[in-house]
Amino acid sequence: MLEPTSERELLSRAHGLAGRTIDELSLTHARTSRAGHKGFVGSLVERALGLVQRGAGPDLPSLGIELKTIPIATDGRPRESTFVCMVPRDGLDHGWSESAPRSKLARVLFVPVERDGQRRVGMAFLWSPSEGDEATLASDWTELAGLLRTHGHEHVSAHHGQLMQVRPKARNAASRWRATGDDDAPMLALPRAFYLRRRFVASILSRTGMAGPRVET
DNA sequence: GGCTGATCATAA
DNA sequence: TTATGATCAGCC
Repeated sequence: MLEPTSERELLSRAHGLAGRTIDELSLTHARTSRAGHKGFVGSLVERALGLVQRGAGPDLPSLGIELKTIPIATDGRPRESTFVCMVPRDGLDHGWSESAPRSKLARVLFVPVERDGQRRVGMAFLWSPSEGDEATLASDWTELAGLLRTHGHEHVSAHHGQLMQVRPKARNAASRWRATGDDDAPMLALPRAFYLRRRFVASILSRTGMAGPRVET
């Protein structure tokens, strides 16, 4: 299967997966026998959509689209936050518009995965941040990148940021990587990444109205 | 129950 | 070893 060449085709394929169970998709698209590990569903959906799995960059470079599967609880709300990208070694002094998180979030195909006894693909949708989202994300970026530069990676907790946060992303708590600290001094730190807060993902899903029952009054 | 910090598997 | 795909565990 060739990669989709348009958003329309990508979305069409994704909608074709709606209602399919993860077990069903595994029969034809699983690559390993070790089904059920943490990144399994994400990789499985990528292959089911005909995406080539690459090392770095967007999932669909020709369209600049990132694919995210998102686990949904029975009430229609996301169960987890969403990984965006690693905290970059360089580029923390960039503005939001040139930042790594912004390029990852510019265009995203969200694929909900519901749990109703089995895990089942829901109705996918394409998303870009609204103007309001952009403004708040830019503000988060300024705060978080500033903290990472001035306080060092070890002192930035997940409490900062309204829509986006910084959390550890490592093999274990003893992992270290070379980070660039204050005044550009090299230092070792626990690897960290940017994530979208769960409540922000919930608001994205709620705006689409396609991911399950809405809890509004 | 939600959130933060910790962790797991795989490919390149 | 790093990046990508995320979910797990347990404190609050």
